[in-house]
Amino acid sequence: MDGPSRSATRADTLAQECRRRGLALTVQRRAVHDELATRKDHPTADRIYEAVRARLPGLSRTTVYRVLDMLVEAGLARRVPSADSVVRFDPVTERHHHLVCESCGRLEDLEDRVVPSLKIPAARPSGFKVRSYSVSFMGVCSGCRKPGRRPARSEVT
Amino acid sequence: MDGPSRSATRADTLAQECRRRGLALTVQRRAVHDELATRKDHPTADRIYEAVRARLPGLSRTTVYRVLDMLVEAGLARRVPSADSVVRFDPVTERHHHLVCESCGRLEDLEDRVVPSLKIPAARPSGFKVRSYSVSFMGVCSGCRKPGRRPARSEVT
DNA sequence: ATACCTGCAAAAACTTTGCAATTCG
DNA sequence: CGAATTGCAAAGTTTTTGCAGGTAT
Repeated sequence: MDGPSRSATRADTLAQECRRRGLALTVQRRAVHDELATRKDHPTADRIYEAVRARLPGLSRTTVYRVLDMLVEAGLARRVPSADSVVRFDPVTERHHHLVCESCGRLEDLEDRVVPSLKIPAARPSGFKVRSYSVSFMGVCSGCRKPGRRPARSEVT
Repeated sequence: MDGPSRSATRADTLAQECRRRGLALTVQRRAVHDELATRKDHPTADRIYEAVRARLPGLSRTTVYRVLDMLVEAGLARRVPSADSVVRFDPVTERHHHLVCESCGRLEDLEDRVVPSLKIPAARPSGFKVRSYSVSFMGVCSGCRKPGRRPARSEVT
């Protein structure tokens, strides 16, 4: 139930986008994109670096940063707004929302259909033109609700 | 039109909170809180440092970081989620929303009443307990819409 | 008085840049 | 082959830490 034509989708997306933009389809780009696409934890560049390096020993941190920028530019990833001083990436570019733990910073996804859809405000007085939106729900995750537990930020997935 | 009892409000808030928590009401805390409270541009720690240092020459960057943490802890400020690798602070702790320029990163406030209120989702299957929310509207600010202009991030207020 | 705060210096964490060597199309 | 891309080393930012001296209550 996951035939070749279906499982090839992710790789194809990258390949298509590269071809369309005249970009080289390198091993590094494939590996970083693949790692990001299969994760649901909104990893930082460094987490991705650690993970990919296991399979691709020569990989450099610099390349990971550059590939992530390129993926964002190509519309294959997004930077997730977070209250931390690290940039997190999200492979999901369709509209969706987030649950943000105020205690440890953990980020969970929330599908769009759980939230009643908002009308996009018309152009604002300031001249700002809205294109899309995303809702952040703040609260406390299950780990942090356990009394006495207060996971360090570094401990978070 | 801003009598003494009214203009004292802000300072009092800090004073009260300090007393209540057994914290010292220092010059530095007053200055940082005051600077943040009067700004509407969601400044970074460094911007605040620059601004406050003008009035308080001996001030150190370290102190600004520490005071900002303390203000957040005391409920007198919030960290604004942003897609950058810098933390921005917001003196407004009531519910409100943001307009985020995808081109230059500029942040504008949007009053809560402009957005239809969302029901806070009940506890999620994951165990996450939601307490509040905030909507980020993504788009393009007036400065970035001017053709040919693409303000650098560093150029942003 | 004394517990808390600040400033300094140094380090840590995160990200970007310039350039030579390598790889992709 | 030629242009684009990578890796390395080094520098740039942003934030944190330890400690000695100073300050608020």
